Formats: sequence, structure tokens, C-alpha cells
Amino acid sequence: MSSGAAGTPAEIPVPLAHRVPDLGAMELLLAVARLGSLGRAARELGISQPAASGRLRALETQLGVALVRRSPSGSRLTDEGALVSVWARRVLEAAEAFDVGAQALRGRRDSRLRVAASMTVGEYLLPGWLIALHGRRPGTAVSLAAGNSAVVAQQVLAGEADLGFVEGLDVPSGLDSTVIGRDRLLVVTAPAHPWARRRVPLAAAELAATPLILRESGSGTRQVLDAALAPHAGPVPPLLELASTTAVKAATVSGAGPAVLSELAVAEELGTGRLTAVPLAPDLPLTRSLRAVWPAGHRPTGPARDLLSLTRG
Amino acid sequence: MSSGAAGTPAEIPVPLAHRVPDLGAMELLLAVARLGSLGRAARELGISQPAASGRLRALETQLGVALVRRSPSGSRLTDEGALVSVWARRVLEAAEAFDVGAQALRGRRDSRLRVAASMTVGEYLLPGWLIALHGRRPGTAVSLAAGNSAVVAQQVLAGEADLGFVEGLDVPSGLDSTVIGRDRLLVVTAPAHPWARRRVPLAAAELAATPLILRESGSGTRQVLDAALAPHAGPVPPLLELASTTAVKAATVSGAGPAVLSELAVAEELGTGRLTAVPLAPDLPLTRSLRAVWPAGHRPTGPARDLLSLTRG
DNA sequence: TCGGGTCATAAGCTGGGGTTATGAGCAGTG
DNA sequence: CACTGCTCATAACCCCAGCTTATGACCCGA
Repeated sequence: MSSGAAGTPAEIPVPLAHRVPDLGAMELLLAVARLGSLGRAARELGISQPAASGRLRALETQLGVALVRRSPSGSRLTDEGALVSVWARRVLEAAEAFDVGAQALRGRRDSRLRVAASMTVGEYLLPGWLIALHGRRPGTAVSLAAGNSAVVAQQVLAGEADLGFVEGLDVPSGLDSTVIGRDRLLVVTAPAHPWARRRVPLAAAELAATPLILRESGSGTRQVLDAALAPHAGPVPPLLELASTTAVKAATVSGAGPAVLSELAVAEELGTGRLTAVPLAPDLPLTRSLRAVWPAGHRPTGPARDLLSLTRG
Repeated sequence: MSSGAAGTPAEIPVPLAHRVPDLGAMELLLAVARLGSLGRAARELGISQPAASGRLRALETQLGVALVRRSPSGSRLTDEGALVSVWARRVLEAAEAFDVGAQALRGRRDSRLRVAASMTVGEYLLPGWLIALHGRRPGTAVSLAAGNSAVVAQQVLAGEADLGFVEGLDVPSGLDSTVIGRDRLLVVTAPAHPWARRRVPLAAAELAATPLILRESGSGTRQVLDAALAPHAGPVPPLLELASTTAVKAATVSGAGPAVLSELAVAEELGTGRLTAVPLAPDLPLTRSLRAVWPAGHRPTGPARDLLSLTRG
């Protein structure tokens, strides 16, 4: 209630960006680690050797730790540097995924491979595939259009996309498809919620009777949930109905109540312990398939086929 | 048309940091998404509203995509913006992990919880635990010392650390311990390598006879491998012997040959398809346990107990 | 002892990102 | 209706982070 603006004073004083070195510094650290020399790292990044020297020193003072042992014959990471470089690599890998996604989103019309993807696939799976695709077929230019399953189907049918990715129970007509994965919906709570320690699986009837934090009606997630709970007196009116997955996650993390979300959407939070998954009884088949689709009869060829083959791991 | 791409001469890529918006911009985008207004996002980040406006505009021009639909009554993400914000969230989550790790590494002497961790744990597992710990016990100050298992054991015994994390087959004497996980070693190759498509499991004898890319003798990984292959005529001399896990990964990705690495170390690469795991026969038990350790008889209490309980999440 | 590699320091320039001040557009309200 | 309060955008100014080039100290191998 009261949308709590006044209640929280200053929970987030300093932005993360000010506490963490920037991507360039991390990239520099990894280059030094890989090449064994400040100068060579500088050359690779297209900056001068003094610039690299200064930047690295600034990085070390910011972190308060010596990261590199310098010597007239080169530079090697310290133990702490090795640790930091792994954390940095994580960040840069996520940034690389961001980059390929954004590049595809820019969507040049003359791209050799035009992909249309649903949000779920585009958000969580596609960047990884694009990185892998780039590794195998470096020249491939990809453009990406995002939308719900209906839009994707329409784009593929109209020939505006070579390959589409949709989620849902039904295959749009006029398209051939193959299942490339399965998206399971999870019931998640904040770690403090009683259900977080729950061992006995949650049954459909109980879930149906519990007010939940949900996406609005019409979202893919909501459809699957409604269908699964319909046999059990349907879902009770939601505790909160929010417009974005992000909002649902935020509300759940802050302890507002249990939510139902795609496992893809909450993988991070589960990993870091901000959310906990509740065990589900077998009568709760909260799952939908992810499909690749293409115009009926026209099996994907060339880059589309390459991408498709990547999606089966 | 036809300008640009074809002309690119050498392998001198623009640094990732120049192609990707900086962390501040990503943070801003997420704040706008969450708060629904540029001005409020600006306030949360401690900058002025025009600064946020300009930064966001710059972000959009850099990506070539409209991310936010502005209106006199607030701002909402476009579809593309929603996509980008998820990718950005990934980056920021990795950055947050970096931050908590780095903060612990700075190691103030008066920290309430002093942790000593082996490289493997410190690199891949500890940041997640620290984030979760911070979520549950926000006040806890953590300091982190990193080193090999012997160093960790010594620090815990000397009372310089409240809790230690080690990997290996044996428990250092004088310490009580509990197994918190299992680190499996994987045989990995570049996707182009013949073994990458292999279906028939790799047997110990075959692995023992194959030149591999390995860490130097004495590393934890190497010890486990040597022990496992000793019964099968020991490992053949390595193809390459490199000083860091990073170097081994780089050599493997570039196709130099198969490598043996911790599953924790290659999780990213497997996910993004840069490396492929080779199925192993049951006679290859390449596994070691990860243990939490503390002085014999002194069960962890307080924050140490909190952290320990998180490791079984 | 010379040449080629390492890294650090010094001095100077530039621009990205910040600031304040101001104005326009739209939504409620008395 | 005009007033108030929110939204966002533009303009003019400022500062310092991070770049550059020039130079020097150190170490190693030929």
C-alpha cells in the first residue's frame, strides 16, 4: 500500500557504476593477463603504453589491491589479480552478449540472416546463440526483430524474417517448426518467505488458491498459468498485476509474495540467492515449448540452418 | 552500399568497451524502466534530470534504436528497450558480483567475517554467496583472502580467518569441514574439434594417451587429473603447459587441442558455445569436493554460520 | 656496450558528462 | 480557466578523466 515512496530513505546511495571500474579497465586487465605486458595490451586496445599504465594504476588504487606484478621483463597477475580478472571476465562476457544483441537489433535491412524472436527467446537465449554463430560463421550479419509470437509468425510468413522463435502451446499455421527447448515456469519467493524453506511440493489446488504476483492477463506466462490452474477452480485474483517481468521480479524480491515466472527470467536471481524456487507437485505441468519456425516447406538453409543447429546445444 | 565491412583489413577489432554503452548508461536505463520517469531515475542515481535525458539520448543513438517512449506523463520502455534492459541487467549483475568480490578483497582488518578461499571458490562461487549474504544480513562486513588450500588451512588455523573454503581430496588436519559442493573436471574442446561431436564416451585409457592442454604441474586441477590417469599408464606429456586457467581456455578455444578444466571455469564458454564438453566414461571420476573448513571443535557461529548456510542453497 | 624490451613520469589537450537555468507540453483541480 | 505540478528537452557553461607525446630508468641478451 501507499506505494512506499516516503518510507525508504536512501537504500541505494552510490550508483553501482561508481563503485565498479568501467569496462575499458576490465578489458585492459584481461589483455594484460593474456599478453603478459602492459605495452602489448595497450597496443591491442589501440591506446598508448602510458595510458595503459595509468589506467591500470587507477584500477588498482580504486580496488585497493595490487593486481599486477610488473617487471622489466613483463607483467603477471598477482593472486588477487587472477581473482579479479575472472570476475571481470564475467562482466565482459555479459557485455559481449549485450553487444551482439544490440548489433542485431540495429537491424540493417541487407543482413544475410533476419531473425524474428519472441521476447523470452530474444532476452535470454539469442545473445548466446549469436555469439556462438559469430564464432563459427564470423561474416554473418544478423538483424533481429522482437515481438510476441503472433508478430513473429507474421514476419516469417511475410518473408521479412528467415527464421523465427516463438513460445507457446500452438504452432502458428503455415509454418513448420521444431522444438528447441522447454520453458518451465517456476513459483518463486523471496528467501524470507515461508515457502522458501518448503520441502513438501506445492500442489495445483494450493497454488490456485493463493494470491500471486503476476504479469497482466494476455502475457504468455499468464496464459500458461491460467490454463494449468483452470481445472482447479482457476487462479484466485492476483495479489499484484504488473506490466513487466522486471516489475514482478522486483516485487517478489522485496517480499511482496510468491510469483510465477519463467525459469529463464529468474536464473540469475536463483543463482545469486535473491529468489528461491518452490518445489512443485507433478500435477503442475507449468511448461511450454520454445520453437523455431519457418515457412512451411522451406527448410532453413545457409546461415538460418547454422543458427538453428546451434540451438540444440 | 557495400561500404565498410568488406574493407576491414586486419584483426584489429574495436575494443568492446567502445561498442558497448558504459555501466552508468545501463544503470540509468534500468532505473528508468523501474521508476517510469527520467527525472526520478536521475534523482535515484544522484544526477540531474538533464544529465539523464542527455545520457539516455546518447545511449539510443549509440545503439541506433529507440529504447524509451517519452511522454509528459512519464516514460515507458519500447519493446526493443525491454530487450536491451534485460541484456543490461545481465551485465550489471556481473558487475555487482565483481563489486562485492572486490570489496571483500580490499579486506579491512576489522571486518566481522573474515573468509579465506581457494581460487576456484573465490572466483566462481563466492561472489554469489556474498550477494546473497548481503541480502540477508546487510550489515555484514566481509574480508577475503585468496590462496591455495594450504594457505587457507593455515589462515583458518591461525585464527586469521573465521571460515575457509578449500578444494581437494584431503581435509587439512586440525580442521573440521563439511562438503559444500563437488567440482567436476571436464574434457573440453573447441566446437570444431572432432571430439566435439563425439557421442561415445571417452575412456580413461584414451584420455591418458592423448596430449592435452593443461595447467602446470602442481595445480589442483593437474593433481586430480594425474591421480585419475595414473592407473592407465599416467598422462602422456602435455601438448601445452600453461600457467593460468585463462591461458588454457584461450588455447583451447582457438583450437589447439583438448583441455581438462573445472566445470566451474568453463560454464560460460559451454553456455555460449565457445567450448564443448566431451562425454566421459564412468572410469573417469574426475571430481574433487569443495569443502568449508573451520578450526576443529569450533562450529561456525554468527555471520560465518550465515554464510555457511548459504552455500547449500 | 649497445639495442630492444620492460614500465613510469611529466606536461598538455580534448571531450564526455556533469551542472544550472529555462521553456514547452500535458494532466489534474478548484 | 488559470494555476500547479509533473513530464521531458534545449542551451550555455565547466571540469576532470583519460588520452596523447616525449622522455627516462631499469633489465636482459647479443
